[in-house]
Amino acid sequence: MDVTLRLITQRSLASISLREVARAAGIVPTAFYRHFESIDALGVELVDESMRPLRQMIRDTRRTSAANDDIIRATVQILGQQVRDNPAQFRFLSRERYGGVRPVRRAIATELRLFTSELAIDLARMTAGFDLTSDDLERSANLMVSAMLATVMELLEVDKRHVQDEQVILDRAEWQLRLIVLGLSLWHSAGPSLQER
Amino acid sequence: MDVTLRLITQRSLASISLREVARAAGIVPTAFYRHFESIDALGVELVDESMRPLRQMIRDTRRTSAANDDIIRATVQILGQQVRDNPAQFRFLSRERYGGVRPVRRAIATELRLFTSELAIDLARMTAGFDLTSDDLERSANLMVSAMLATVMELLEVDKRHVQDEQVILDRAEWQLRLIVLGLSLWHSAGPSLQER
DNA sequence: TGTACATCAGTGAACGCGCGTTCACTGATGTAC
DNA sequence: TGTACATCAGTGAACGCGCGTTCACTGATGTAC
Repeated sequence: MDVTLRLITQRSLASISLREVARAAGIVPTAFYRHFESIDALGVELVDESMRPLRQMIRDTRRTSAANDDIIRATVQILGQQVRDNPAQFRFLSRERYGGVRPVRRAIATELRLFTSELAIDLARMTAGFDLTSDDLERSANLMVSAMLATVMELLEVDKRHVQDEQVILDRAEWQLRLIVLGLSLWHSAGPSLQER
Repeated sequence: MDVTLRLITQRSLASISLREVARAAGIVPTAFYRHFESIDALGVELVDESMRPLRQMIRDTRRTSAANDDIIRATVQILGQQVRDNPAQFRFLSRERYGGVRPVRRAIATELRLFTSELAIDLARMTAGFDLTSDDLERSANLMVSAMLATVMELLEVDKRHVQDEQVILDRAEWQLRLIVLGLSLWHSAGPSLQER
Protein backbone atom coordinates (compact mmCIF):
# COMPACT_ATOMS: atom_id res chain seq x y z
CA MET A 1 0.00 0.00 0.00
CA ASP A 2 2.86 2.38 0.74
CA VAL A 3 4.52 1.90 -2.63
CA THR A 4 1.15 2.34 -4.33
CA LEU A 5 0.66 5.70 -2.62
CA ARG A 6 4.09 6.65 -3.87
CA LEU A 7 3.32 5.51 -7.42
CA ILE A 8 0.14 7.53 -7.71
CA THR A 9 1.95 10.76 -6.83
CA GLN A 10 2.25 11.29 -10.56
CA ARG A 11 -0.66 9.35 -12.03
CA SER A 12 -4.06 7.99 -11.13
CA LEU A 13 -4.83 4.57 -9.71
CA ALA A 14 -6.62 3.57 -12.92
CA SER A 15 -3.45 4.02 -14.92
CA ILE A 16 -1.05 1.97 -12.83
CA SER A 17 -0.70 -1.75 -13.38
CA LEU A 18 -0.58 -4.62 -10.97
CA ARG A 19 2.88 -5.42 -12.30
CA GLU A 20 4.12 -1.90 -11.56
CA VAL A 21 2.93 -2.15 -7.97
CA ALA A 22 4.53 -5.57 -7.58
CA ARG A 23 7.78 -4.34 -9.12
CA ALA A 24 7.87 -1.30 -6.81
CA ALA A 25 7.12 -3.51 -3.82
CA GLY A 26 9.96 -5.85 -4.81
CA ILE A 27 7.79 -8.88 -5.31
CA VAL A 28 6.82 -10.99 -8.28
CA PRO A 29 3.42 -10.11 -9.89
CA THR A 30 1.74 -13.31 -8.73
CA ALA A 31 2.61 -12.60 -5.10
CA PHE A 32 0.37 -9.51 -5.33
CA TYR A 33 -2.65 -11.82 -5.18
CA ARG A 34 -1.57 -13.02 -1.73
CA HIS A 35 -2.57 -9.57 -0.44
CA PHE A 36 -5.28 -8.12 -2.69
CA GLU A 37 -7.76 -9.47 -5.15
CA SER A 38 -7.17 -6.65 -7.61
CA ILE A 39 -5.88 -3.10 -7.92
CA ASP A 40 -9.40 -1.82 -7.24
CA ALA A 41 -9.57 -3.77 -3.98
CA LEU A 42 -6.25 -2.26 -2.98
CA GLY A 43 -7.73 1.16 -3.80
CA VAL A 44 -10.67 0.64 -1.47
CA GLU A 45 -8.30 -0.29 1.36
CA LEU A 46 -6.20 2.78 0.57
CA VAL A 47 -9.25 4.98 1.14
CA ASP A 48 -9.42 3.85 4.73
CA GLU A 49 -5.71 4.41 5.25
CA SER A 50 -5.88 7.83 3.61
CA MET A 51 -8.79 9.03 5.69
CA ARG A 52 -6.71 8.66 8.83
CA PRO A 53 -5.06 12.10 8.52
CA LEU A 54 -8.53 13.65 8.15
CA ARG A 55 -9.80 11.91 11.25
CA GLN A 56 -6.65 13.03 13.06
CA MET A 57 -7.50 16.57 11.96
CA ILE A 58 -10.82 16.44 13.75
CA ARG A 59 -9.20 15.15 16.92
CA ASP A 60 -6.46 17.78 16.78
CA THR A 61 -8.99 20.52 16.23
CA ARG A 62 -11.17 19.40 19.12
CA ARG A 63 -8.20 19.22 21.45
CA THR A 64 -6.96 22.62 20.33
CA SER A 65 -10.27 24.43 20.35
CA ALA A 66 -10.63 24.05 24.10
CA ALA A 67 -7.45 26.07 24.67
CA ASN A 68 -7.69 28.45 21.72
CA ASP A 69 -9.98 31.36 21.13
CA ASP A 70 -9.35 31.59 17.39
CA ILE A 71 -10.58 28.20 16.36
CA ILE A 72 -10.77 29.02 12.66
CA ARG A 73 -7.13 29.97 12.43
CA ALA A 74 -6.19 26.87 14.41
CA THR A 75 -8.26 24.66 12.10
CA VAL A 76 -6.61 26.00 8.97
CA GLN A 77 -3.16 25.64 10.51
CA ILE A 78 -3.89 22.03 11.40
CA LEU A 79 -5.13 21.43 7.86
CA GLY A 80 -1.92 22.84 6.42
CA GLN A 81 0.15 20.73 8.78
CA GLN A 82 -1.68 17.50 7.94
CA VAL A 83 -1.32 18.12 4.20
CA ARG A 84 2.39 18.81 4.64
CA ASP A 85 2.83 15.64 6.69
CA ASN A 86 0.71 13.32 4.55
CA PRO A 87 0.84 14.58 0.97
CA ALA A 88 0.44 11.13 -0.58
CA GLN A 89 -2.75 10.37 1.33
CA PHE A 90 -4.35 13.70 0.48
CA ARG A 91 -3.24 13.41 -3.13
CA PHE A 92 -4.81 9.99 -3.36
CA LEU A 93 -8.10 11.22 -1.93
CA SER A 94 -8.35 14.27 -4.18
CA ARG A 95 -7.21 12.36 -7.28
CA GLU A 96 -9.64 9.51 -6.84
CA ARG A 97 -12.55 11.41 -5.32
CA TYR A 98 -14.02 12.06 -8.74
CA GLY A 99 -11.43 10.66 -11.12
CA GLY A 100 -11.30 7.16 -9.73
CA VAL A 101 -13.12 3.96 -10.42
CA ARG A 102 -16.60 3.62 -8.97
CA PRO A 103 -15.89 1.49 -5.84
CA VAL A 104 -13.10 3.83 -4.77
CA ARG A 105 -15.22 6.89 -5.50
CA ARG A 106 -18.06 5.53 -3.42
CA ALA A 107 -15.80 4.65 -0.51
CA ILE A 108 -14.42 8.20 -0.49
CA ALA A 109 -17.90 9.75 -0.76
CA THR A 110 -19.07 7.74 2.25
CA GLU A 111 -16.10 8.75 4.36
CA LEU A 112 -16.45 12.40 3.42
CA ARG A 113 -20.11 12.33 4.38
CA LEU A 114 -19.11 11.08 7.82
CA PHE A 115 -16.46 13.77 8.02
CA THR A 116 -19.02 16.45 7.16
CA SER A 117 -21.34 15.18 9.90
CA GLU A 118 -18.54 15.36 12.44
CA LEU A 119 -17.82 18.89 11.37
CA ALA A 120 -21.51 19.78 11.66
CA ILE A 121 -21.44 18.61 15.28
CA ASP A 122 -18.49 20.84 16.08
CA LEU A 123 -20.12 23.68 14.21
CA ALA A 124 -23.25 23.27 16.30
CA ARG A 125 -21.17 23.83 19.43
CA MET A 126 -19.39 26.83 17.93
CA THR A 127 -22.61 28.52 16.84
CA ALA A 128 -24.72 27.64 19.86
CA GLY A 129 -26.30 31.09 20.09
CA PHE A 130 -27.14 31.43 16.41
CA ASP A 131 -30.41 29.49 16.38
CA LEU A 132 -29.52 27.29 13.40
CA THR A 133 -31.44 24.24 12.22
CA SER A 134 -29.62 20.94 11.69
CA ASP A 135 -30.18 21.48 7.98
CA ASP A 136 -28.38 24.80 8.18
CA LEU A 137 -25.50 23.15 10.01
CA GLU A 138 -25.24 20.29 7.54
CA ARG A 139 -25.26 22.64 4.56
CA SER A 140 -22.64 24.95 5.99
CA ALA A 141 -20.43 22.03 7.05
CA ASN A 142 -20.74 20.79 3.48
CA LEU A 143 -19.65 24.18 2.17
CA MET A 144 -16.70 24.22 4.56
CA VAL A 145 -15.62 20.76 3.43
CA SER A 146 -15.82 21.88 -0.21
CA ALA A 147 -13.65 24.88 0.60
CA MET A 148 -11.15 22.78 2.55
CA LEU A 149 -10.85 20.14 -0.16
CA ALA A 150 -10.29 22.79 -2.80
CA THR A 151 -7.62 24.19 -0.49
CA VAL A 152 -5.98 20.78 -0.13
CA MET A 153 -5.88 20.32 -3.88
CA GLU A 154 -4.27 23.70 -4.41
CA LEU A 155 -1.74 23.10 -1.64
CA LEU A 156 -0.69 19.89 -3.38
CA GLU A 157 -0.14 21.72 -6.67
CA VAL A 158 2.19 24.28 -5.09
CA ASP A 159 5.65 24.15 -6.53
CA LYS A 160 8.18 23.30 -3.82
CA ARG A 161 10.27 26.29 -4.94
CA HIS A 162 7.46 28.71 -4.04
CA VAL A 163 6.65 27.77 -0.48
CA GLN A 164 5.24 31.21 0.22
CA ASP A 165 2.31 30.40 -2.10
CA GLU A 166 1.21 27.92 0.55
CA GLN A 167 0.55 30.72 2.99
CA VAL A 168 -1.49 32.64 0.41
CA ILE A 169 -3.72 29.60 -0.07
CA LEU A 170 -4.08 29.01 3.67
CA ASP A 171 -4.88 32.68 4.29
CA ARG A 172 -7.59 32.50 1.68
CA ALA A 173 -9.05 29.37 3.27
CA GLU A 174 -9.06 31.10 6.65
CA TRP A 175 -10.81 34.12 5.18
CA GLN A 176 -13.41 31.91 3.49
CA LEU A 177 -14.21 29.96 6.65
CA ARG A 178 -14.49 33.22 8.55
CA LEU A 179 -16.93 34.55 5.95
CA ILE A 180 -19.10 31.47 6.31
CA VAL A 181 -19.22 31.76 10.10
CA LEU A 182 -19.99 35.45 9.80
CA GLY A 183 -22.87 34.64 7.48
CA LEU A 184 -24.13 32.02 9.92
CA SER A 185 -23.94 34.40 12.87
CA LEU A 186 -26.35 36.71 11.10
CA TRP A 187 -28.45 34.19 9.23
CA HIS A 188 -31.54 34.47 11.35
CA SER A 189 -31.29 38.14 12.17
CA ALA A 190 -30.89 39.05 8.52
CA GLY A 191 -34.57 38.56 7.85
CA PRO A 192 -36.28 37.18 4.79
CA SER A 193 -35.29 40.02 2.47
CA LEU A 194 -31.69 38.89 2.28
CA GLN A 195 -32.32 35.22 2.70
CA GLU A 196 -34.92 34.70 0.07
CA ARG A 197 -34.27 37.26 -2.56
CA MET B 1 -13.61 14.29 -29.59
CA ASP B 2 -17.30 13.45 -29.22
CA VAL B 3 -16.73 9.72 -28.93
CA THR B 4 -13.94 10.37 -26.41
CA LEU B 5 -16.29 12.36 -24.21
CA ARG B 6 -18.68 9.46 -24.40
CA LEU B 7 -15.98 6.93 -23.52
CA ILE B 8 -14.85 8.77 -20.40
CA THR B 9 -18.34 8.75 -18.94
CA GLN B 10 -17.26 5.62 -17.13
CA ARG B 11 -13.49 5.96 -16.80
CA SER B 12 -10.75 8.55 -16.82
CA LEU B 13 -8.84 9.79 -19.82
CA ALA B 14 -5.65 8.18 -18.52
CA SER B 15 -7.22 4.75 -18.69
CA ILE B 16 -8.57 4.81 -22.23
CA SER B 17 -6.39 3.77 -25.13
CA LEU B 18 -5.81 5.34 -28.49
CA ARG B 19 -7.14 2.18 -30.06
CA GLU B 20 -10.38 2.40 -28.08
CA VAL B 21 -10.95 5.96 -29.25
CA ALA B 22 -10.21 4.98 -32.85
CA ARG B 23 -12.51 1.97 -32.61
CA ALA B 24 -15.36 4.06 -31.19
CA ALA B 25 -14.82 6.69 -33.86
CA GLY B 26 -14.96 4.00 -36.55
CA ILE B 27 -11.47 4.54 -37.87
CA VAL B 28 -8.29 2.53 -37.90
CA PRO B 29 -5.80 3.30 -35.08
CA THR B 30 -3.28 4.88 -37.40
CA ALA B 31 -5.85 7.38 -38.69
CA PHE B 32 -6.00 8.83 -35.17
CA TYR B 33 -2.64 10.48 -35.78
CA ARG B 34 -4.13 12.50 -38.63
CA HIS B 35 -6.04 14.46 -35.99
CA PHE B 36 -4.07 14.40 -32.72
CA GLU B 37 -0.51 13.72 -31.72
CA SER B 38 -1.55 11.69 -28.70
CA ILE B 39 -4.38 11.06 -26.26
CA ASP B 40 -2.99 13.79 -24.02
CA ALA B 41 -3.13 16.31 -26.86
CA LEU B 42 -6.73 15.32 -27.49
CA GLY B 43 -7.36 15.91 -23.77
CA VAL B 44 -6.03 19.44 -23.89
CA GLU B 45 -8.33 20.23 -26.82
CA LEU B 46 -11.24 18.68 -24.94
CA VAL B 47 -10.69 21.13 -22.09
CA ASP B 48 -11.42 24.00 -24.41
CA GLU B 49 -14.52 22.30 -25.80
CA SER B 50 -15.73 21.42 -22.30
CA MET B 51 -15.33 24.92 -20.94
CA ARG B 52 -17.90 26.18 -23.44
CA PRO B 53 -20.91 25.32 -21.25
CA LEU B 54 -19.28 27.21 -18.37
CA ARG B 55 -18.72 30.27 -20.51
CA GLN B 56 -22.30 29.99 -21.71
CA MET B 57 -23.36 29.95 -18.06
CA ILE B 58 -21.76 33.34 -17.46
CA ARG B 59 -23.47 34.80 -20.52
CA ASP B 60 -26.84 33.33 -19.54
CA THR B 61 -26.50 34.65 -16.02
CA ARG B 62 -25.57 38.14 -17.19
CA ARG B 63 -28.48 38.26 -19.58
CA THR B 64 -30.87 36.97 -16.92
CA SER B 65 -29.68 39.12 -14.05
CA ALA B 66 -30.82 42.31 -15.76
CA ALA B 67 -34.43 41.09 -15.73
CA ASN B 68 -34.41 39.10 -12.51
CA ASP B 69 -34.30 40.26 -8.93
CA ASP B 70 -33.27 36.89 -7.48
CA ILE B 71 -29.98 36.48 -9.24
CA ILE B 72 -28.76 33.69 -6.96
CA ARG B 73 -31.72 31.45 -7.68
CA ALA B 74 -31.38 32.18 -11.38
CA THR B 75 -27.66 31.32 -11.30
CA VAL B 76 -28.25 27.98 -9.64
CA GLN B 77 -31.04 27.15 -12.05
CA ILE B 78 -28.80 27.93 -15.00
CA LEU B 79 -26.08 25.77 -13.46
CA GLY B 80 -28.49 22.85 -13.13
CA GLN B 81 -29.67 23.32 -16.70
CA GLN B 82 -26.17 23.40 -18.14
CA VAL B 83 -25.17 20.26 -16.25
CA ARG B 84 -28.30 18.50 -17.46
CA ASP B 85 -27.61 19.56 -21.06
CA ASN B 86 -23.87 18.87 -21.10
CA PRO B 87 -23.15 16.05 -18.66
CA ALA B 88 -20.20 14.69 -20.62
CA GLN B 89 -18.38 18.01 -20.64
CA PHE B 90 -18.88 18.62 -16.94
CA ARG B 91 -17.94 15.05 -16.14
CA PHE B 92 -14.75 15.43 -18.12
CA LEU B 93 -13.83 18.63 -16.30
CA SER B 94 -14.49 17.28 -12.83
CA ARG B 95 -12.82 13.93 -13.56
CA GLU B 96 -9.67 15.42 -14.99
CA ARG B 97 -9.44 18.53 -12.84
CA TYR B 98 -7.35 16.71 -10.26
CA GLY B 99 -7.27 13.15 -11.52
CA GLY B 100 -5.90 13.85 -14.95
CA VAL B 101 -2.45 14.05 -16.46
CA ARG B 102 -0.51 17.22 -15.84
CA PRO B 103 -1.09 19.09 -19.16
CA VAL B 104 -4.85 18.54 -18.91
CA ARG B 105 -4.88 19.51 -15.25
CA ARG B 106 -3.02 22.71 -15.98
CA ALA B 107 -5.31 23.63 -18.86
CA ILE B 108 -8.35 23.20 -16.62
CA ALA B 109 -6.76 25.18 -13.77
CA THR B 110 -6.06 28.08 -16.13
CA GLU B 111 -9.60 28.12 -17.49
CA LEU B 112 -11.12 27.95 -14.02
CA ARG B 113 -8.98 30.87 -12.88
CA LEU B 114 -10.41 32.91 -15.75
CA PHE B 115 -13.89 31.78 -14.82
CA THR B 116 -13.34 32.87 -11.21
CA SER B 117 -12.18 36.31 -12.36
CA GLU B 118 -15.28 36.72 -14.49
CA LEU B 119 -17.41 35.79 -11.52
CA ALA B 120 -15.53 38.28 -9.34
CA ILE B 121 -16.45 41.02 -11.82
CA ASP B 122 -20.13 40.16 -11.64
CA LEU B 123 -19.87 39.90 -7.89
CA ALA B 124 -18.40 43.41 -7.73
CA ARG B 125 -21.48 44.74 -9.50
CA MET B 126 -23.82 42.77 -7.22
CA THR B 127 -22.14 43.98 -4.04
CA ALA B 128 -21.49 47.54 -5.08
CA GLY B 129 -22.52 49.01 -1.73
CA PHE B 130 -20.58 46.57 0.43
CA ASP B 131 -17.19 48.28 0.29
CA LEU B 132 -15.22 45.13 -0.61
CA THR B 133 -11.61 45.03 -1.75
CA SER B 134 -10.69 43.21 -4.95
CA ASP B 135 -9.03 40.60 -2.75
CA ASP B 136 -12.31 40.05 -0.92
CA LEU B 137 -14.09 39.64 -4.24
CA GLU B 138 -11.53 37.23 -5.62
CA ARG B 139 -11.62 35.08 -2.49
CA SER B 140 -15.38 34.92 -2.35
CA ALA B 141 -15.63 34.18 -6.09
CA ASN B 142 -13.15 31.37 -5.47
CA LEU B 143 -15.33 30.02 -2.67
CA MET B 144 -18.39 30.20 -4.89
CA VAL B 145 -16.63 28.32 -7.67
CA SER B 146 -15.57 25.62 -5.17
CA ALA B 147 -19.17 25.30 -4.02
CA MET B 148 -20.49 25.18 -7.59
CA LEU B 149 -17.98 22.57 -8.72
CA ALA B 150 -18.79 20.38 -5.74
CA THR B 151 -22.44 20.80 -6.72
CA VAL B 152 -21.70 19.79 -10.30
CA MET B 153 -19.89 16.67 -9.15
CA GLU B 154 -22.76 15.64 -6.93
CA LEU B 155 -25.32 16.31 -9.65
CA LEU B 156 -23.39 13.99 -11.94
CA GLU B 157 -23.42 11.21 -9.35
CA VAL B 158 -27.21 11.35 -8.95
CA ASP B 159 -28.87 8.14 -9.95
CA LYS B 160 -31.27 8.75 -12.83
CA ARG B 161 -33.97 6.90 -10.89
CA HIS B 162 -33.87 9.52 -8.12
CA VAL B 163 -34.30 12.75 -9.99
CA GLN B 164 -35.67 14.50 -6.92
CA ASP B 165 -32.18 14.28 -5.35
CA GLU B 166 -31.12 16.80 -7.97
CA GLN B 167 -33.36 19.42 -6.45
CA VAL B 168 -31.98 18.75 -2.96
CA ILE B 169 -28.47 19.39 -4.24
CA LEU B 170 -29.48 22.52 -6.11
CA ASP B 171 -31.36 23.86 -3.08
CA ARG B 172 -28.29 23.36 -0.98
CA ALA B 173 -26.13 25.17 -3.53
CA GLU B 174 -28.58 28.05 -3.55
CA TRP B 175 -28.54 28.20 0.25
CA GLN B 176 -24.74 28.18 0.28
CA LEU B 177 -24.40 30.98 -2.24
CA ARG B 178 -26.93 32.99 -0.30
CA LEU B 179 -24.94 32.47 2.90
CA ILE B 180 -21.78 33.73 1.20
CA VAL B 181 -23.49 36.87 -0.09
CA LEU B 182 -25.01 37.44 3.33
CA GLY B 183 -21.56 37.21 4.88
CA LEU B 184 -20.21 39.65 2.31
CA SER B 185 -22.99 42.15 2.91
CA LEU B 186 -21.93 42.39 6.53
CA TRP B 187 -18.23 41.86 6.19
CA HIS B 188 -17.15 45.41 6.85
CA SER B 189 -19.81 46.31 9.35
CA ALA B 190 -19.07 43.22 11.44
CA GLY B 191 -16.02 44.83 12.95
CA PRO B 192 -12.70 43.27 13.83
CA SER B 193 -14.01 41.14 16.65
CA LEU B 194 -15.73 38.70 14.31
CA GLN B 195 -13.30 39.03 11.45
CA GLU B 196 -10.08 38.45 13.28
CA ARG B 197 -10.90 36.21 16.16
C1' DT C 1 -12.95 22.72 -69.87
C1' DG C 2 -9.07 19.49 -69.23
C1' DT C 3 -4.95 17.86 -67.20
C1' DA C 4 -1.44 17.28 -63.72
C1' DC C 5 -0.24 17.45 -59.19
C1' DA C 6 -0.81 18.19 -54.05
C1' DT C 7 -3.25 17.45 -49.99
C1' DC C 8 -5.60 14.74 -46.91
C1' DA C 9 -8.19 11.08 -44.18
C1' DG C 10 -8.07 6.61 -43.89
C1' DT C 11 -6.06 1.56 -44.66
C1' DG C 12 -3.87 -2.80 -43.24
C1' DA C 13 0.05 -5.47 -42.08
C1' DA C 14 3.56 -5.84 -38.89
C1' DC C 15 6.67 -5.04 -34.76
C1' DG C 16 7.97 -5.65 -30.03
C1' DC C 17 6.20 -4.98 -25.39
C1' DG C 18 3.91 -4.99 -21.00
C1' DC C 19 -0.21 -6.60 -19.33
C1' DG C 20 -3.39 -9.79 -16.03
C1' DT C 21 -3.86 -14.29 -14.87
C1' DT C 22 -3.01 -19.63 -14.57
C1' DC C 23 -0.32 -23.06 -12.68
C1' DA C 24 2.69 -26.11 -10.05
C1' DC C 25 6.24 -25.28 -7.03
C1' DT C 26 9.46 -23.70 -2.81
C1' DG C 27 10.89 -22.84 1.66
C1' DA C 28 10.17 -20.57 5.97
C1' DT C 29 7.27 -20.19 10.05
C1' DG C 30 3.60 -21.70 13.15
C1' DT C 31 0.89 -25.37 15.51
C1' DA C 32 -0.81 -29.99 17.39
C1' DC C 33 0.27 -33.89 19.64
C1' DT D 1 11.77 -32.06 23.08
C1' DG D 2 10.72 -34.12 18.57
C1' DT D 3 7.91 -35.05 14.64
C1' DA D 4 4.33 -34.29 11.29
C1' DC D 5 1.51 -31.30 9.07
C1' DA D 6 -0.70 -26.76 7.81
C1' DT D 7 -0.28 -22.15 6.57
C1' DC D 8 1.64 -18.57 4.14
C1' DA D 9 4.42 -15.26 1.14
C1' DG D 10 6.82 -15.55 -2.61
C1' DT D 11 8.71 -17.87 -7.22
C1' DG D 12 9.11 -18.47 -12.23
C1' DA D 13 7.47 -20.15 -16.53
C1' DA D 14 3.89 -19.66 -19.64
C1' DC D 15 -0.47 -18.04 -22.03
C1' DG D 16 -3.03 -15.06 -25.02
C1' DC D 17 -4.14 -10.21 -25.68
C1' DG D 18 -4.42 -5.36 -26.54
C1' DC D 19 -1.34 -1.80 -26.77
C1' DG D 20 1.33 2.39 -29.35
C1' DT D 21 3.77 3.12 -33.25
C1' DT D 22 6.18 2.32 -38.03
C1' DC D 23 5.53 1.89 -42.72
C1' DA D 24 4.13 1.91 -47.54
C1' DC D 25 -0.11 2.35 -49.61
C1' DT D 26 -5.08 4.04 -51.48
C1' DG D 27 -8.46 6.91 -53.27
C1' DA D 28 -11.14 11.05 -52.93
C1' DT D 29 -11.09 16.05 -53.08
C1' DG D 30 -9.01 20.51 -53.99
C1' DT D 31 -5.98 23.62 -56.75
C1' DA D 32 -2.91 25.66 -60.50
C1' DC D 33 -2.36 26.44 -65.04
